Amino acid sequence: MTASALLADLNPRQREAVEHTEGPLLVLAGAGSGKTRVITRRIAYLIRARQVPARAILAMTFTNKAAGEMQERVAAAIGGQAPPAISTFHAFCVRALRADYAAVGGRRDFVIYAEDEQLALIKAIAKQLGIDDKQLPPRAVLARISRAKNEGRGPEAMLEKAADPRSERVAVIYERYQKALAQANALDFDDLLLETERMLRQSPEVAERLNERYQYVHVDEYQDTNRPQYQLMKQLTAQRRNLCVVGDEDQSIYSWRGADLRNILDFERDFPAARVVRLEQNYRSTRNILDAASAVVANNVERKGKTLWTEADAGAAVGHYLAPDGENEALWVADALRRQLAREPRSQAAILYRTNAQSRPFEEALRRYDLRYKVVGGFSFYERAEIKDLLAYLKAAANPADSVAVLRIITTPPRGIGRATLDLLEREAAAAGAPLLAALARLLDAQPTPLPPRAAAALADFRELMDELQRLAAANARPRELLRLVLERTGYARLLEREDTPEAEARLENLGELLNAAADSAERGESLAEFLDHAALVNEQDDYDAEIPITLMTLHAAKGLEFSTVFLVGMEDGLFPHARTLASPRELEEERRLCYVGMTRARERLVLTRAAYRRRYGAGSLEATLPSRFLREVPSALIEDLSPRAAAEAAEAEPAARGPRYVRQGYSQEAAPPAWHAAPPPSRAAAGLRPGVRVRHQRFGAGTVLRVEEGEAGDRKITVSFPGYGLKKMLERYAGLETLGG
DNA sequence: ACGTTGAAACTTTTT
DNA sequence: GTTTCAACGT
Repeated sequence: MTASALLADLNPRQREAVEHTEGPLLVLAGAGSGKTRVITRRIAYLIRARQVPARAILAMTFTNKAAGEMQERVAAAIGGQAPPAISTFHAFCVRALRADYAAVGGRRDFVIYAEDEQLALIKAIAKQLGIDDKQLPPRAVLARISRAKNEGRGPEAMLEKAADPRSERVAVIYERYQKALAQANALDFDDLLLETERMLRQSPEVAERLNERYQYVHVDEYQDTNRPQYQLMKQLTAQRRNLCVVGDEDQSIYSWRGADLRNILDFERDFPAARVVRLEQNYRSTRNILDAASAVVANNVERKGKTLWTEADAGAAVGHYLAPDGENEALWVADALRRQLAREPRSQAAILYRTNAQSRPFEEALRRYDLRYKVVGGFSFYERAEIKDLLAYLKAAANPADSVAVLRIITTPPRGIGRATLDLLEREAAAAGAPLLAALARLLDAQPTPLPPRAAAALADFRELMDELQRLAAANARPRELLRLVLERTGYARLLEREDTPEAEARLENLGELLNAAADSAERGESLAEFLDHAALVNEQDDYDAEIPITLMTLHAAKGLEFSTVFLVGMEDGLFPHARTLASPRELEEERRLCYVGMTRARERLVLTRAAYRRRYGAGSLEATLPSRFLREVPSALIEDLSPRAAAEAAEAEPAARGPRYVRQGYSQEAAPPAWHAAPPPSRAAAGLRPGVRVRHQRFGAGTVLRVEEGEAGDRKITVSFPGYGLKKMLERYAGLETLGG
């Protein structure tokens, strides 16, 4: 792109934001107003038109996904040049600390404790203190510690402020938690930000150097930054004040994680000469979609208020579907998607839900329709137990003080070390104020050793393995070598092989992938520490495949993305807004913003669905639901009810008006959605069921059909013999059988 | 020491 | 439907 082309297709506001390169800039960008375009163009403009070297530019994003996308778009705009540093806040902090942490007395070889390790640590501390998990759930403790940290309160301050015994206990855990982190040479996610900020505050040299290096700093999704991130940015741009932040208060959905809208409100105060640019023209959605979303978010009180407008056509009405139950909701959505993709094979659609747990029925329905889909989020590769096990070995090798890692691997796989031995070890570690591995050495070397012979032998074995791993790690061995050694010496893989179950096989495959990831990392020339950083900070599943037409994800994960069609499912009070937010007006407003985010992801079609009855936790009886209050906040003039009953009633009342409108929306009569209580369409594969046919069931595996009762396809009861499970009677339409031929 | 089993609790959202 | 955890048996 030439320098003038960089500006040619921007509107005046967008251009203003791109061209205002010197001094602070706050861009208030409504949904779909070209936020990412502005930020990427601005970076390209700095390089191409202002001759700023790429290495002098920094852009911070909130997620790896956003960072990757921005990187691509900037690279495309600047041609073959090396792209500037674009990374998440956390990744940036890790790099900064790895380089200069020593300047403020920190150790540069720290490890990162992700949520999992944080929880393990808190659990261990609570146990030591004799605190009951049930009374004080580790999750709640962690949340409070994290909040305190982000508000700049240490354990002492928390203890002082504690008004009840519960808070006091949290404060005590907090204090020990920080000590344990220090002893393990570990930083948690919050620390990464806080320590980087401290480093800049306390080391003028480092601050000066980074200020010198990063002459232009950008922050995306600014509404989601927390206080430490804000302080960090301030420090980083103290000299030149070339800070450009882009955000939208209506899309602030991370206050539960410390995101602070004051960062937007205070910006003009802290950066007095700041230029403020508002982007209010929406280029993404039809007018109906935009009006519907705006109407919902307008119900928020805590809001400056802005008016998004569009030149786009009204487009289709916002669809609404009321299903009898969750399963039917999913099947209907799948069916609608099938019709949509038949009509427009290249369209991109998303199913958005409030919680990850809601994905399952939709996955099953899509599978039944043979539709390709991708689930984003949920369990990431690096969160799987077997991966965490192996990585814990590497972490302990890289950092013997990492007691959380040692505690994880010392009994994984089982090696004859039991609770009694573990208790002894932990007591010794606590008494000596030493890491677990050091306590282990002390116990083994003591004369006479207080350990029973069998435990002593097992521990000696373990120590030898750890010694060898540490030696290799110190000699700069590649992660892959270490992993191979662990697999070989612990028999981890052999144990899985012997299990011979589908789950074990999947785990083995994951281990293979881990070895590949280690090899890739080595090819990039990364050290063991860098490999581990990557595993802690990057969600491998973040990247989603544009080739796959249907994406399933949470509303949070959808932020920043757009789709031609969006299904917002589970629109029920208690599900969305989530039950845990109903009591708090502030949290409810955040849910409403989340709804706004979800609705504004849609370009052409938005459909809101809910079920009249739903099972809680997937089991138990069907319970009646209440429609989401957000559903009621969409003006009814913008809604088209697609529920069969409503459609039938409407058609009866006004047959002439209905037809063409339906067709324009794509829900034509010849492909009507499954009726209220009608059976979901029979699975294509199961059509030819008769005795003797081989079938596959999701849970029971392959089996043979013994009997098919009279009745219509889909409605029949069939009896199948599954080796290992015996005879199963099932209703064809719920069984989800796949024929194997024969 | 360690696997099995059954009950009980459980679900926000993410770097 | 899934995960976690205590009790039990080997």
